[in-house]
Amino acid sequence: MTEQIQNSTSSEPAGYDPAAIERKWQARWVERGTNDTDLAGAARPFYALMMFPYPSAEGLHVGNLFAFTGNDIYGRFQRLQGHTVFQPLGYDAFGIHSENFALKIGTHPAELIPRNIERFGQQLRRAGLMVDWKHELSTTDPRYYKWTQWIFLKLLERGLAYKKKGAVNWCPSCKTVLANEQVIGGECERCGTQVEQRFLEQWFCRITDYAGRLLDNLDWLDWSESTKAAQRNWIGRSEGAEITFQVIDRFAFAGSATVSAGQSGETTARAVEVRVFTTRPDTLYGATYLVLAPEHPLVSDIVSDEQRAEVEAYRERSAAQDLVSRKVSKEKTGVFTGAYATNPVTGRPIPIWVADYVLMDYGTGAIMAVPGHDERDHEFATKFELEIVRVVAGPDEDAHTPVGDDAHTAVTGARLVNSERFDGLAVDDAKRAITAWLAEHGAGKAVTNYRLHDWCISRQRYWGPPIPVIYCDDCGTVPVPEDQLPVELPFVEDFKPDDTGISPLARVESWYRVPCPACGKEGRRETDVSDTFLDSAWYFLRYPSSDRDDVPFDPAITRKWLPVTSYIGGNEHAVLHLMYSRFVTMVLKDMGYVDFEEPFTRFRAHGLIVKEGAKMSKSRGNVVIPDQYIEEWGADTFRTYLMFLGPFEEGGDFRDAGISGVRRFLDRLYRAVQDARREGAPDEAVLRKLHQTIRKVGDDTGRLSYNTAIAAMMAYMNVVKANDRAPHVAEVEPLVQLVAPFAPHLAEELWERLGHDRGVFDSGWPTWDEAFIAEDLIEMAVQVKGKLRGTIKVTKDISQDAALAAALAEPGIAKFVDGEIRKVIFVPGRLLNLVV
RNA sequence: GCCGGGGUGGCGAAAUCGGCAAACGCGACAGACUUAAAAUCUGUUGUCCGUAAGGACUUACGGGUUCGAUCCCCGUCCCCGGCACCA
Repeated sequence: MTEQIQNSTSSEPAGYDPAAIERKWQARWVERGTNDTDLAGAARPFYALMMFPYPSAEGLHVGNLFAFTGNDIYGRFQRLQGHTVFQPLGYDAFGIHSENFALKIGTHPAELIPRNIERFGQQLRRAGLMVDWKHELSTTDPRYYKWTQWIFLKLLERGLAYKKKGAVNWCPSCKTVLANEQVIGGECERCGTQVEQRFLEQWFCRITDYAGRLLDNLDWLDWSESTKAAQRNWIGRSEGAEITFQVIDRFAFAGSATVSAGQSGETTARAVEVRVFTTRPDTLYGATYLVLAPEHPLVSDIVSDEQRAEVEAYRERSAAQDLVSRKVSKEKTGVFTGAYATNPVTGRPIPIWVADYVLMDYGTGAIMAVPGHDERDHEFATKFELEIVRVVAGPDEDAHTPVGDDAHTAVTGARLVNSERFDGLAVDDAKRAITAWLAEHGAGKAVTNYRLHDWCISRQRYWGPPIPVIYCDDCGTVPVPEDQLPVELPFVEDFKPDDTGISPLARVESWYRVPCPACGKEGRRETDVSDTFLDSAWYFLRYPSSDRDDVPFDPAITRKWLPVTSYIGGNEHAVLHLMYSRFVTMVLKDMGYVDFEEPFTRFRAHGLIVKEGAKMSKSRGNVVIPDQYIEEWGADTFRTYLMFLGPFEEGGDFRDAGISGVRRFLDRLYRAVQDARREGAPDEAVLRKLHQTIRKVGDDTGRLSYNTAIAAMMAYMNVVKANDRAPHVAEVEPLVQLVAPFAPHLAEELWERLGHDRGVFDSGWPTWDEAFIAEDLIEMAVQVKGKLRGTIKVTKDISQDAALAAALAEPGIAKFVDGEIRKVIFVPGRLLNLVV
């Protein structure tokens, strides 16, 4: 039976066999070195970078392949345009994700990761990516992380890495601290467990020093708007003022600080100040109380004896609460400290409260409350019956009415009231005027605050680069000398993290006991490893220099190839990898190691692929594994389908049913080239369509509009096919070049069959001729009162009068023109609109 | 609540500058080829009314500007993503 079928098909002419063609060309690309880049000699370098994957045990996900294919098409297109394109790929193989999976299946990551990388490599090669594998890298390679550690040392040298004890995010499941960026809605980015707060000593990077630059540069970066918006939100700049309130002293805390002489009685003037941050200094006259965060160190200094017990109880309660329930909006709580401060402009005493709606880790950890004009303060003041004063009024509002049930937060058109000499000023002017007044009187200054926090980079885990520091009783914290890098991660059989907040490496005495590099006395290695995002914050610098062991990146090569020409990746890294990379690059620039401060001048976020309208997830069981589709349809069809199912930057809906249309297109292309004739002349009309198609495919591919580029090629194929005669070579040959970025194997095969020795990717992009594109006769739309009533076939450059005459000659159009034509709108070559 | 992106046929989608809405593909229907099926090829396919010719309506909803609006403006609703007691 099987034989019969084989016999009957073998008598037919051989059809398009993707498996054979793809095998052939993947082998030939390796033989010919087609994808190797001449980095030193390139005349027009083009660095087409895609975010590298972490090699998960599940293998390559269709989402990875969607992103990589989009990048690959762009790279191949740029190559056809005459650039020397460098498209490297590597593996982000350190980190909690890899380690957690290793723990789950009980395999050591040192064994698991190479296996996964092997499998990824096979899958990626099978997908036909134009990757220069000579520059493959893995962050777990000591040759790589030697330089990750070097970067840490540079940060340390520059004072941008520091150790501090503070409140940090602790994931009880991953048993490590996390950066703020890795906490999504109070949950661990990796495992979804609710994050706890712990007080631990950790390594941080001073990314906040770069907040302004990170934010300002976004204005000129050519990035997807969504990515820039996410970074702006995350950095969160607020312009405002810091205002100092003097605490009114009482005997309650006399003796705990400097007491100025000469004062009599029980009150002494003491310099206890509360600094607050506000974006609304204009409302200072309406500040009727102050609030300190429960953790604020000043609380215990100022609290009165009568209130001390109550305040301490409140502070303990709030400390016991986890981050999430505290941050979730709920009923306001707080206690009075018994202390008062002076409002610097009114001179009036105002009470100082402690409440957990004020956060210690933003601004100064203290606020001036303006219940008339801030919703939270209003809610709090209403509950605790604190004074509410109106100091801003809109054009139609009575300055003397009580503020009412809600705070008045509107600022447009609003002017100050009840603010003495500042009355009548518009809000913006008042901000400036009051800030200036405060500065003059030493009670405040203009301040810019950022939401961004320093980047916590230490991890109490095993699978990462050890932080290259040695502690010595005499010398303190000593950096590992550069010539002793890398500090290799030792093989540890039991790498399980535990609850202690101490890294697994701290259990390996033979590893951490080392002499101090400074004095030679016994020292102890840092046993935390660094965040995986430090690995990925510089990998783009390493790729072009991955063959060098003496430097992290070669200066000449780096000057030639960086910044990255085009970067494509997912928006899930908008505030993680993309921001850390920018930070590290800025530091390297400031230290003179590179001559640019933005690593990716052009970044495009690709969309997400869903499966039949639903998000893909393991729990739903609807994850598309590329292998089976590539097996069934071929890599070229699969690539092209992925790009056809929706706009690349928006993603799309993966449906099995849609693939056949793309395959049909490639089948037709294959047959058309098989059947193409050399004799005779090409068809004029087909050539005209061809030139239009060349232009459109080039334009669309250049702006990542792959779905419409493919549609244009399909439409052209339909025109070729509609011709009764076999197509002429001149009609299909350029189409092979157009389709090459999308279906590279098929294009190579057809290109070879058309008699070319050199590969299609070195053939250049076909050119189009304006003269061919211009159609002599066009269909001009004719509207009557803006409604389409017909079309007229006219010459492209027809005059208004001639077009009008032609239109009125059509009975179908003329019947709508019953009265006098009042006006004629004429768009040459496009449209005629008659207004009656 | 603030910021960003969206909402168009049965489905995925297109319309790059305010100028013929629905390109391209899937699906569906009909036909050719076939003993039959698959594959392939051809045609039809936004909705409603109409036998037809033809007509009316249609880009989430309500207004506006314009000769003309999927596109610009105002208001409302919904979906996706980011931020969020951030002062």
